Amino acid sequence: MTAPLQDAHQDSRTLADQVVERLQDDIVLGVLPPGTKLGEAELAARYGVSRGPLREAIRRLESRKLLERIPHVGTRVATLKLEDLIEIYRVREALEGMAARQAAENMSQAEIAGLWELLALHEQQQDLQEDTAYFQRAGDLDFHYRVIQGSHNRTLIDLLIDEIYHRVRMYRYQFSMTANRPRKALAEHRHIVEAIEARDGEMAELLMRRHISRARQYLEERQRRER
Amino acid sequence: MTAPLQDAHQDSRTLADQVVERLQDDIVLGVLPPGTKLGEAELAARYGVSRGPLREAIRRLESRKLLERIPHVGTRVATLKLEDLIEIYRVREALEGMAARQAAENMSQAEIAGLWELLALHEQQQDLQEDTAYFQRAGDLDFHYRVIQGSHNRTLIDLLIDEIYHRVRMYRYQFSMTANRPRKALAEHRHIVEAIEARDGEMAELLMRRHISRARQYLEERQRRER
DNA sequence: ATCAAGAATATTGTCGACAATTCAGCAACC
DNA sequence: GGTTGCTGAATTGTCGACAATATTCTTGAT
Repeated sequence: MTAPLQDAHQDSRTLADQVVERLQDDIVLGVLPPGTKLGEAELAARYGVSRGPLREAIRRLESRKLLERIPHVGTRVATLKLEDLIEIYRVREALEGMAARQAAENMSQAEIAGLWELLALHEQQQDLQEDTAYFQRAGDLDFHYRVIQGSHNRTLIDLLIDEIYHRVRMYRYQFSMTANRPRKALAEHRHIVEAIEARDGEMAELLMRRHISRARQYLEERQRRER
Repeated sequence: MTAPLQDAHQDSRTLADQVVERLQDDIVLGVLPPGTKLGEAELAARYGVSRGPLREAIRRLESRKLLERIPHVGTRVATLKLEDLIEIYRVREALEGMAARQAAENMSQAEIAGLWELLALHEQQQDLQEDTAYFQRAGDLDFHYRVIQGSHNRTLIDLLIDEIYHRVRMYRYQFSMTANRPRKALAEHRHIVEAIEARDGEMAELLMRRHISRARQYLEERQRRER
C-alpha cells in the first residue's frame, strides 16, 4: 500500500534484503527490545512490505540467532543471557585466535600499515578522553574486524561476521557496556599487531586468545556477582 | 541424523521443514550434483509443495552455504573446491579444539563411557575389515559429533553442526573420500578420550587440533598434487 | 559472417486470499 | 474448587496469480 513511493530504482537489492537490514538494526540497537513478540502483519505494515519478503527476512535473522521462532506460535526477539555471551566468547577465543594466526601469515603490508594507523587513532582518542566509551566500543570492534578480514579465510570471515558479531553488538548496546579496561586492551592490541608484523602466527594466536579470554573472565566475574 | 532434538512426535513439522530435510539430503548425498541449476517451479513439483515453503527451504540451505543464490537469476547447488575445504578445516581445527577442551571440563562420566564404547566398536569393525571405508567415514563423524556435543556449549554445537558439518559430509560423499589413515586416526581418537577422561582440557584441545591439522595437511598435499 | 539492438520468453520477486493450527476463555463435570 | 473439554478468535502456514527482472532468440545492419 505504501509501495509506489520508492520504486526500486535506488535500491537494486530485493525487498527482503532491505527488510533484513532495517529489522536487524532495530534489533541490535534495541529499538525492538529482547523478548518482544513480533506479529508478521504488524511488522509487514511497519516496513511497508507484504508478508512474503518479511517472512524471508525473519528466516534470515532467525538463522543468525537474533530471532527465536516457534512454528504456529510466533517470533520474538532473542533474549541474550550473560551465560550465552560467555559461550560466545569461548567461540570467539577459538575463531579469532585462528584468524590472528592466519592474519600473520596472509596479511599484506598495506593492511598491516592500516592496522597501525587504526591503533594510532585509538590512542589519540584515548588521550583526548572525548566520548571515550563510545569510540572505544566501536574502535574495539573495528580492530577485531580488520584482523578477521586479514585472515583472508572466507569461511572464517563469514562465520564470525554473520553468526557471531551481530550478537556481540546487540549485547553491547543492550547493556550499554563500556569498555572495561581500555588502556590494557589497547596495549594488547598493539602486541597482537607486532606479532602479525613479525609474521609470527603462533604468537598472534596466543595473544589474541589471551586478549579475548580476559574479557570472558571479566564476564564470568560479573556473572558471579549477579547472583 | 541432523535433528535428533525434537523428533519424538508425529509429522507435525511444517512443510518447509520437511523440504529442508529432503533437499539437504539430496544435496549432501549427491543426488543433486554441485552446480545444478535449481528452478523453483521444478523443485516445488519435485517435492509436492508450493513455491512458498520451497523458497523458505532454499533460504535456510543458502545460509548453510549448501546453495548459492543470485537475486533475479536463480539458485544452484554450491560447488565445494578443495581450497574451500581447507579453509573449513582451519575453522574445524579452532572450533573442535575448543570443543575438546570444554568436553574435558564438562562431559559427564556416562558420556565418557559412551565414547569408550564407540571406540571399541570402531576397533572391532576395523579388525573385521567389513565395509571398512563406509563405516570409518560415518564412525569418524560419530566420534567428532559426540565430542562436540560433550562441550555442552550450545553456541559451539550449533555452529559446528549447522554451518560446518553439512559441507564436510557433502565433500566426503562427493569425492567418495575414504578415510586416509584409519589406524592412526583411531589411535588419535583414543588419546583424545584419555585426555578428556583425565579432565585435561589443554591436552584434549592440543590433541584434537593436531588430529584435524594432520587431515588438513593431507588435503593440502593432495591440492599440490592436483596442479 | 559478425555483432548489436530489440522483442519474446522464462524465471524470480511480490502480493493478497484462504486453510490449518494454537491459545484463551468459558462452561460443564468430577 | 479444580480440572477437563469445547468453542471461537487470532495468528501463522500455504497457495495461486500477477509484476518485475534477466536471459535468450530473432532480426537487421555493417
